[in-house]
Amino acid sequence: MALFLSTFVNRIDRKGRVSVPAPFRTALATQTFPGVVAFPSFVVAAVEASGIDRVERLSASIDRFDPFGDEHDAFAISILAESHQLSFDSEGRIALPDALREHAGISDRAAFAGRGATFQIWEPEAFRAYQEEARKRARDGRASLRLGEPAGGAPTG
Amino acid sequence: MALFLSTFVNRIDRKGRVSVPAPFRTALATQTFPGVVAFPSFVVAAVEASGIDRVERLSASIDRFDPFGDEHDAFAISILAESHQLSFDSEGRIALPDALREHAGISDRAAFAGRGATFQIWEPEAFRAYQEEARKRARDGRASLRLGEPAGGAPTG
DNA sequence: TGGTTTCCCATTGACACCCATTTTTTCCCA
DNA sequence: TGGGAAAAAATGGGTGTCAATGGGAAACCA
Repeated sequence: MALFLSTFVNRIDRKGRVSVPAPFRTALATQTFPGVVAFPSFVVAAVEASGIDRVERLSASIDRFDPFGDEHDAFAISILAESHQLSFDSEGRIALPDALREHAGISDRAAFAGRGATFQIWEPEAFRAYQEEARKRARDGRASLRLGEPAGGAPTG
Repeated sequence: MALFLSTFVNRIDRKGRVSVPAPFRTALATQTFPGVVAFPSFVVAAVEASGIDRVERLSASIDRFDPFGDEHDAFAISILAESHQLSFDSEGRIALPDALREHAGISDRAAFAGRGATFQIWEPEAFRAYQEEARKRARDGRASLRLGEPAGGAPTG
């Protein structure tokens, strides 16, 4: 499976277009839809993105389970209705809709942050702050994990 | 599989016509009936819509399951009897019948909200409120949803 | 025959496509 | 190992096309 790794910051032009990093485009090359699917994260001020295959699996699992119940209604509305299909132009750019830009506070630069099977799009400064915070939490979490395991070896990560 | 994704708000003219969003028309292009099938949701103040193929499958599955039982009756009345076949005009518009507009409280603008295999038609403000509520529920219950494939994991949103 | 629906055409604005330029990376060789 | 050519990626902008919208006229129905 193709992975989204590393972080790239690209410029947004006055038409709202931004280049998807070339390594990410390569990772998306096998998808049935030439572009990305993006929706506002409902946890952080960022845009969640992936190829369309992942969204198809999500849709299928909602549909299969309970097509008319409300068990998965929240997800259907929050993900499918808020997803945007952003197709590549001939240069590998996408146009970020206003709704997504506003949610992430993005103006003229966008940070593409790899998360393995998916990636996120951030306002660069906000991402820096978030990353620093995550690093702190990871450090604290590791310390407490060590304390909780006096006899065993410490995690190698 | 063609998916209904994203939300589009279109204007209803004084003849009662409204454009079906072009991406939705594309998703419907393979259907045997050039238009949409719509019925009032029995859960929310919105119109449920899809291509006719899905209604045919629904009808077949009801028929197979319990052709003369009460449950069959409830579904048949709620869905099949209240369904409208709305065909496209040459510009890709449909006319929303009064019964459907009243059920959804729609006057001069309609929000088409993608739900994967189906979509809904809402009064835009009502949809906004509903969406906000769904977002909260999704945020709280995000761990309960899994993709169809074990390797996929939960959405990271 | 009044009211409604269907077909056709015009207008507007957004966006997809195309091409040019700049910047970055890669690679080769002195 | 530094410089520079070549390739790739990113960026900027013009323009043709298509989607959305509105309205007139013909066709249809009650």
